[in-house]
Amino acid sequence: MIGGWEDIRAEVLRRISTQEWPAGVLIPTEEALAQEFGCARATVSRALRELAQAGVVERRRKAGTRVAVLPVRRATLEIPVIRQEVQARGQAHGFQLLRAERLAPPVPVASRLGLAAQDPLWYLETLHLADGQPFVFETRWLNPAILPAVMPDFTALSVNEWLVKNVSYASGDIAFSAAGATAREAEVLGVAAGAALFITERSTWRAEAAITFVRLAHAPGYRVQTVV
Amino acid sequence: MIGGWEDIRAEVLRRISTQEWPAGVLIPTEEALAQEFGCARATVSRALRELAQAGVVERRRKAGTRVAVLPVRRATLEIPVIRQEVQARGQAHGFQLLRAERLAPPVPVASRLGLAAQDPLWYLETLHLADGQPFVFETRWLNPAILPAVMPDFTALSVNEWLVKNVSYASGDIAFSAAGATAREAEVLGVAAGAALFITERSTWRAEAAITFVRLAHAPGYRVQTVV
DNA sequence: CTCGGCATTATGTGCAGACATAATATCTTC
DNA sequence: GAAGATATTATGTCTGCACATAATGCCGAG
Repeated sequence: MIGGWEDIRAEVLRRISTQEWPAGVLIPTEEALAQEFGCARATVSRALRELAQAGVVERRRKAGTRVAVLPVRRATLEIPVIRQEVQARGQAHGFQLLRAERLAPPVPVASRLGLAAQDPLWYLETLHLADGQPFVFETRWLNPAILPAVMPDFTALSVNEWLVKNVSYASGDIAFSAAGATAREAEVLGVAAGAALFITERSTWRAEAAITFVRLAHAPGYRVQTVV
Repeated sequence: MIGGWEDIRAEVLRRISTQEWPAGVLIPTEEALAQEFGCARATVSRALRELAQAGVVERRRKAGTRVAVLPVRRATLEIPVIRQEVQARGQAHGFQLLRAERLAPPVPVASRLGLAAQDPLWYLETLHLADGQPFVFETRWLNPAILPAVMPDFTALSVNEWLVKNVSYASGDIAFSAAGATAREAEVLGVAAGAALFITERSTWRAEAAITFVRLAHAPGYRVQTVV
């Protein structure tokens, strides 16, 4: 059967991709489309809202809906927990806590978390393994204020997973980049110094309070992939 | 004022992040929540649908809504056109078409596009500049079947932009990785061979027909960033 | 006890109507 | 003609109702 909001979304997308409605032009109002398709305005609204979320059209009150001039495609990436990512490849996950100490953070880290550089934070180095091979080297700065009185045993449960279980659904930002392996990264991952590594950096807050900053140096060959 | 779907979403998120509703448990039905918040079921439904899209809860008919056990965060990346990306930094965009010829694609490219390796494709090399400095080196394989009889003038309009204007809103996939600069990439970008480069690879289809495969080698320092 | 069909139930979608909101367009005044 | 007040209008949201859909879990036949 036809007429659902998904069909309407598909039809509108078709008219846009065939240039029937070229980039930049106003498309008919919800009411006009509802009449054309013989459905309620809410149904058209739902379809157009989804297209707006995908970046295909831009909507503004009173101004109407227009085809996006610059098709800024939005891709959604899934950011899984490392253990899960390893297991999804059919490999066994393991990890070693290489270092855990209190240190004053370097200035870039402190500023990114919005903390004074003198405040000592927990500094943790963890190496994650896939089938015993180095998979990703995690260096993490952790705000001690968010930890309970007794420090959890991070040799048994990875910091990552402790965090998602205990301070989950915080907000933050992620950045991806490439960098040559530092001496330490080369040593731990077993690659040559300067080898191209995929780097994920993530900082996390909860209600204005900084929680953690983590840098993941992935072993060579790592890719992050998604469909558009 | 309170009571909108965004407030309900926030309240549900609060109950989840404070473990009032721990991971894995069923939360009350839409109807129950609607009664509690004194609103219509559709309003609760809207809030929960958004949370499901964000990966915070999982919903199944009849089974109900439960807090996601493994918080697979979803981050949305914006994939702009290169010119726009350069201009957003306040820099001037320019580009040079370095090569344009018909070649049989190497096997990995052909297989990724689902074409026979013998079919010659267009092979295009473009260097994008930001304020005259190398910004990204684009190597592209283009299916000639989708081009018009007369080849567009890609020295005036970048291939990228010709594509988004003419075969926009196709589907495809994107992958990010890191790799050492090849000899050619090092030469064109003006970096040392083996320098760590951020690589974006993208293949595009339209209705089962392969359109293009493009590899972007970004100049050092490039980051892709988003909020969660 | 096991297997298969059926009733139950929470979500998914749709409709018609209403009011809120924001931005544009128009009108008024100087 | 320019600046500010006002009317208009398309989208944003909500309500209350209805039916569709897909699992679940119960129940009965074997």
